[in-house]
Amino acid sequence: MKREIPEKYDHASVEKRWMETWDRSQVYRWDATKSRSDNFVVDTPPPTVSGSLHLGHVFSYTQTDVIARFQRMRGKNISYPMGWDDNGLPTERRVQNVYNIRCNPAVAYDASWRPTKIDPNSKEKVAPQEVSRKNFVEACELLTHEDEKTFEGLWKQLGLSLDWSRTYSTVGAHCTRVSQLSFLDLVEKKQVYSIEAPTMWDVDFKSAVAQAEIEDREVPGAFHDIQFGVEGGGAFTISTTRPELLPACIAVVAHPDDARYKSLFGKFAITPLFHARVPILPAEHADPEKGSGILMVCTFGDANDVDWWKKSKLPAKPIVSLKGTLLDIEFDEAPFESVNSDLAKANYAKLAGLDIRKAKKVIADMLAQAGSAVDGKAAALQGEPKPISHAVKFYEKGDRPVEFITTRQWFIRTIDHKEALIAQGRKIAWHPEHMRLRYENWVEGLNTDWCISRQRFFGVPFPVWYPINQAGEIQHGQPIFATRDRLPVDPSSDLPPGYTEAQRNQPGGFCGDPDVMDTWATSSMTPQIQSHWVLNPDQHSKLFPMDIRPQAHEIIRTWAFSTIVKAWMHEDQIPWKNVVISGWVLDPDRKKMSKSKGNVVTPEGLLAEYSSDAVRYWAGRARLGADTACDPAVFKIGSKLVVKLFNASRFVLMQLADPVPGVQAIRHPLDCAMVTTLTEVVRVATDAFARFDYALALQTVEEKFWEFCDNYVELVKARSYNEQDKIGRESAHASLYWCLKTFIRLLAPFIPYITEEVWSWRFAGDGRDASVHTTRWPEVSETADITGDPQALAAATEVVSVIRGAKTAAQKGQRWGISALTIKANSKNLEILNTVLDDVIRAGSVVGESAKLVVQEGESAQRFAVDIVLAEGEK
RNA sequence: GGGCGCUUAGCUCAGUUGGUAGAGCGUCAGCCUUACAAGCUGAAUGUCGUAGGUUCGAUCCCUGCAGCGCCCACCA
Repeated sequence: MKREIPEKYDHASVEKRWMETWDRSQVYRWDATKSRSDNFVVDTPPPTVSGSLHLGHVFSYTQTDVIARFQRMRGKNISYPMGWDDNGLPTERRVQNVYNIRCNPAVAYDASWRPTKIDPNSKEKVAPQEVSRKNFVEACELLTHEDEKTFEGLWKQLGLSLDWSRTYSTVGAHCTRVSQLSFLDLVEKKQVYSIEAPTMWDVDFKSAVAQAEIEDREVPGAFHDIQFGVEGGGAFTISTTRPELLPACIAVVAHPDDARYKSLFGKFAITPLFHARVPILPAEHADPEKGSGILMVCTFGDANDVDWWKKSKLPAKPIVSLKGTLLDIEFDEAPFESVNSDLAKANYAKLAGLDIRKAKKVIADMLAQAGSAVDGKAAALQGEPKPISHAVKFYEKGDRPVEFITTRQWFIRTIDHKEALIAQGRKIAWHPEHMRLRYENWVEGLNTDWCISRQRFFGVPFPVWYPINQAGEIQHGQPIFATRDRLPVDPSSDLPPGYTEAQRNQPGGFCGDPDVMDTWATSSMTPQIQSHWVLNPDQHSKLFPMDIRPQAHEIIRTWAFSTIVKAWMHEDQIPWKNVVISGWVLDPDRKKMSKSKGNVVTPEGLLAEYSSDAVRYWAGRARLGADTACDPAVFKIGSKLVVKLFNASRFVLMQLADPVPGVQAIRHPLDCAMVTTLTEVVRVATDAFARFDYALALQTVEEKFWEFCDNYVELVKARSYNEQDKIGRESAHASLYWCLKTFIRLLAPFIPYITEEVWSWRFAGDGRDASVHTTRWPEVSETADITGDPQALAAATEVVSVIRGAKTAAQKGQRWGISALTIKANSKNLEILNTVLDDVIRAGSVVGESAKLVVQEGESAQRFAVDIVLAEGEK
């Protein structure tokens, strides 16, 4: 296809045209018939579909695309599908707000129900409508599909070379099936188990959460010094930030070597207010330096309490409900029995049902007023609470600290496998390399197995039912697993074999597992989702293990980790050969851009203003793993490069003869020098790309391109026009053509629109060569027969530069004539210069009848000593 | 508290085996030169975070320190 060359570059219309063309021609489609060695497989990150894509997405997806485009031009068959993460809590929350609905699994499915959006500006508060799980999931799918269309539009505009025919969504049947297959496989391999145990719990979302989703936040707190009595006489003071857990106290511990408390070990303490009799015991985790050195163990204040409780065999005293309020307690019965149950009851009556935050204040007041258990006189609370700031565990999306609450959850075994998982990580190449340490750091620090169940609705259900005995008790110990051929199943609407719907939730019947899987339980399977795994073993073998996993560094502990776990457990494999880690996008104040900080720049505006190519240029300049500021100056540089490429191409192509001579016509020493120089750039860029160092490739190519425009093109211009010098002209044309063609190919991964546009003017051919994006990446061998001396180009540039400087110093234009030029240099340099002198004198405007040119041998400080006499009068 | 990364011109960043510091932007001066004024030419600008060490020689290698950022842990 040869196109007319327009005068001005209008990025908006050109980008739109190519976007549509690529869409139609399916130039980025993966060919399923090719073998593994022909494939290059990208484990594309599925972005969360809840709101909008931001500049950070544009940044990292472009970097991946640049790599994919390079590999495609190298002849690889690229498997690069898009996935949408439209499953999980963020979507659930958004759907609740947009449609004002809540999921209630007890509600029956209504096939005729359709969600309607509420007016976001309406101030009226309407109670949310309760809908069945199936209706709720339908609403989620409806809303996410709208967003996915918008996202797809942006990605296409950005020029991501994705194969849109293989898009997946994590809530879809395929991902559900793969997630459930994974679960069943791990059940079989005994790597998954369910247990009722204290687990980190978010009281607002009312769900268990995993260690990977926990973050520490520095929050204000206060030490409350509380006096406990000792049975048989005596007292001591503990320090706690959680006085509201006093009723849950099961023991008091101090360090085994702590002389202050050694004599108390074996005795019993009496708690204030509730008068529980609790043992005083030694415990290694008690730090004598901290607080008073003696502390209460509650069920459960923190992870230490959980650990110690497990070892102690003491009965737990749970007092916090799933929604974060204090439970009702019977002080007459174990495990809460009290030596003064009437008083305990009276005191607790003021606390029962309160939110834990409220309870903290109330109990502090009570302690301040109540006598200590020692003599009933001194206040149990010693002095005022002392404000401190301390780190507390939060669910990353939560607003209140997590509680340790005993619930039944599914876990995948990880802490037994630390060594193996670190070994797997070492089989993978990390880019940049030091990111592997983050992974190892995380694995080494694991302290609980991976909790994969969530008490939510919108997600992949567990393919599990439980029998209910005649007494109405759920038999968690006898789970009924779905068979693989039935997947995907939803136990809340599908039946276990041998049961009828009438038996659901009935004594003697069954119930479905009510929970859904953690979002990472699905995301950890993205390689298998793309390859179809056991569902299509042939395809799986062509795609797995994959070539690259692009991702951000903050999800190494979640996404990278969980994917490595699954690949190892399922197939004793690494999921991919390379992990490429992108950095963050920072605002000009060097803060991470994020929605919660309100400093997000929308990509749409930038693409419209600067062009997709310019924004991609900005992303392509940043090295892997490096955080990068959103800097309009860099977008402008990208725009300039695009416009320069447009103009230079237009100039070169419009003057060339048709047909253009082949590379064998390149003979002039200046042309040979340029070609040799550029061939070296090809070598450097190709090596850099092979190491995923696309930024170095771009820098090298870009630098040489500007030199090409500013120096080489100017030098060769006159000869290229000169019809008298047939051989020189042919050489110039062949060289200009090959150089331009090479620059376009080298830049194509970064700025796909302008390069495709220019390609279409003159270079496009048939088949693979129809698009620059499928044509062959430049090879060093293309110009193997040409050996130029790069010094010839350097010498010519140097002399011309001196001439330019003289004209500028004289405040004359570059066309100003020169009446005399004397160049002095040693014999070696003169020899080099003489080979290209014809181009130099024309480029320097050393022309006309009166011009005197003297080139002589001699020594001087510079390589070339140049004396210039400018012409007088009007040019 | 443990780990990792960064610190180079006013700004954003290169600097590949150690050999007298680079680019772009910005600044200043000039130029409408038949591809490009969204352009071109030229100029100025750095004790390469800090203190030591190794070396003939250190921005580069080693050690300590400081600042910034991140990851992990601590949670009485």
